[in-house]
Amino acid sequence: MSKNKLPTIKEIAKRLNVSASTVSRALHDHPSIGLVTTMRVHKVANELGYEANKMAIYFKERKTYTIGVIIPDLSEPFFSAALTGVEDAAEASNYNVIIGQSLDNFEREKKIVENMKDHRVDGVLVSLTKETSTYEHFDSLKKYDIPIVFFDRVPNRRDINYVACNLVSGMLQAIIKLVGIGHTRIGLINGPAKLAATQQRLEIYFKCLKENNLPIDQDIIVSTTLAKADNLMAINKLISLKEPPTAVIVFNDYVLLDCIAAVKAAGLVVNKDISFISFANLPIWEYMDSVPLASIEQFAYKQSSMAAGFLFELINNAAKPGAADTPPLQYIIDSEMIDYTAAK
Amino acid sequence: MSKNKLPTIKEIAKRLNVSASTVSRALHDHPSIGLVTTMRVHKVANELGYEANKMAIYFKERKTYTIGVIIPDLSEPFFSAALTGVEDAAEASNYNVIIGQSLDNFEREKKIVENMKDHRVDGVLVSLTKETSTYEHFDSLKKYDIPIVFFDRVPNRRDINYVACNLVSGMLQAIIKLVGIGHTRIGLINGPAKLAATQQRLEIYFKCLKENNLPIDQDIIVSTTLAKADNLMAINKLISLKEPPTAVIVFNDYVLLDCIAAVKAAGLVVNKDISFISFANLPIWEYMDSVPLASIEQFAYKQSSMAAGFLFELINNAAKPGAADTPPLQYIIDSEMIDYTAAK
DNA sequence: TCTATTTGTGCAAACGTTTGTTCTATTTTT
DNA sequence: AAAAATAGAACAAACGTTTGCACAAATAGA
Repeated sequence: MSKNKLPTIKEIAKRLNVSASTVSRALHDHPSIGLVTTMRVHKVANELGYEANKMAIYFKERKTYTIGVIIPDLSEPFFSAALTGVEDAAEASNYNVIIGQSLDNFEREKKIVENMKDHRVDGVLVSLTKETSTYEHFDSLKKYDIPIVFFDRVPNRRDINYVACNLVSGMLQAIIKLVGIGHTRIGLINGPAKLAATQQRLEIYFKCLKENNLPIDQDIIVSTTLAKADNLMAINKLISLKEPPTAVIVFNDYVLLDCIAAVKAAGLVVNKDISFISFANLPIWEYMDSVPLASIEQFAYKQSSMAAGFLFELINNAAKPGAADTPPLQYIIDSEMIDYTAAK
Repeated sequence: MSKNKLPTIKEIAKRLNVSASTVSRALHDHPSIGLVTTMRVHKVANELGYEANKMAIYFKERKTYTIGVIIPDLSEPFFSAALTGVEDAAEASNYNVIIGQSLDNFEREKKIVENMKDHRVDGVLVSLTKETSTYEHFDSLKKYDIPIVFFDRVPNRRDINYVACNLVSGMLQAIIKLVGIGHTRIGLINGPAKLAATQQRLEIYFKCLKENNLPIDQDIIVSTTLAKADNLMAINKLISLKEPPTAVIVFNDYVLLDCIAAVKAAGLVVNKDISFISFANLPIWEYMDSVPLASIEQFAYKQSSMAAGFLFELINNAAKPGAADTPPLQYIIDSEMIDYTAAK
């Protein structure tokens, strides 16, 4: 049926006995084409149901109007929200989004980067793998002048474009709140060492304790690889101390879910025997019985849509000749403590 | 820096004083090119870091090696799992995935379809909006011979390719379980009328009750638009009956979350005063205190990856001339009851 | 009436690659 | 030694669109 060839400019040109260039200009209402010709072209184009072959145009323009997004794992609400942020931003700019999940695996990240390069995307947004500590695999994008903007999980370098979240503000609010209700022994369950976020959380934890004149005790600082067994080990280590912390800052809500389970299993009551504050703000806390006192919101949607904005800026500036070596685009969003006790 | 043009076949040809066609064939180790020439071409290609411009090839081949996925909402684990299924299948076939979220909005779905057509994707996977009841907007894909495979939320028509889930098996297991532990008054909270799944669930509910010799009572069959307020209204209507159901089949886990909250607010105890069985199998039940007795798993990943398999089959068959009008590809996966009481 | 301008259109090249056909040497066959 | 076969490489067209330039005809100005 529709196996016959699709209408092209050439086809229209042939039917009207004009040249392809005339048809092209007529379709764009170029002033140098006569009114009658323009109208006849439009008429035939409509009859044939002509639609420009974007692939041909993109190829000629050396653009794909597609950006790539590389994120660890869509099953985490943080990243699915982030992807939605990207998609909304892209839609507003008439861009498409191709997506690659690294599943927190460095080799996969590498492969996805290559693939995106092959597909000549116009730009790439990346939130790194928890394993990623070298960045050479992004160089092949540079070669094709494909701009990169990182978000949330960003490389530990200065010369990159990124949007990240400064956790100081949220953490400070959290500790002030804890201190306000009488906590003085506040533990930390931190994440995998390679992740920049881990280092950052540790620094902020120290900083905020200091600002509140609390002592630092290495015994109540533990870490996890984020694997379930490890999460359980971490929390159990804390609650089995002779003097356990009365409150714990937890790396993220997923770790916290396991912590809460462990605490319950140990016969303790959340928010009575031990309180938690976590990072991420999972949407399901609303439906849970045991919840953290507060969560430190990192604004996935905002981060990713801002990052996408940066990316489009870079893509559009690349077209202009002047802006060769502008300074990198960088923005740090302040986190915010979301209080769950107030809401309840 | 890398502003200079990228190496092309022409560039290599110029340097070696051979023709572009020779270079192209040499790069593919075509037998009709002499050994020395082939080697010299490879050498220069390596030096220049030549990589074929896939866009040019795709354009020539009239293929994009990209498929589109249209789903309602990534923030639902069901659909993010489905997307992962598609991505995995696509990766195995060296395809890319571009994604569009309809947000359960018909107009958005329409717009995304147009966009995918413009980008000349090689095929489209769709899980419909809850508002979608007409399907003309997919016709423009037909025109470009872009195959479509629906999954999970599929149109109510015979002549389409789809993978869906037959809920009978799961529902039957569920009702047998409920009857087994003494329930005889089993209610239903159903979904939006337009959704095929709603109609299906109702039929299956009737069928399974009948098979277990239970009476049908319209009073304990209610429905919701899936909005939170509506969910609450539905469950409250049931529990305020003079003779409330002792067990309720709920449209999906999200509705159930609200139901559980309402039940608790009313002072009732889940799995004692009232029990639930739901559809979807949210990953977080593991961490919740009040859970359904069981969930009817609909295998998002399996559905979507099978659908993707169908799609690739269609894409590849379209290339061959013989297979013009083959029957549609259809598969129905059996659902399965996941028992949470056994696990706990 | 003749040159100068405007108006409308066609030509050709370009984007990068692939591929059917043609061409020229060289080698093989008789 | 002449004819035939083969190897190796070039030519050209194609995919669909855009755009600088050239060209013709019609109109304006002098």
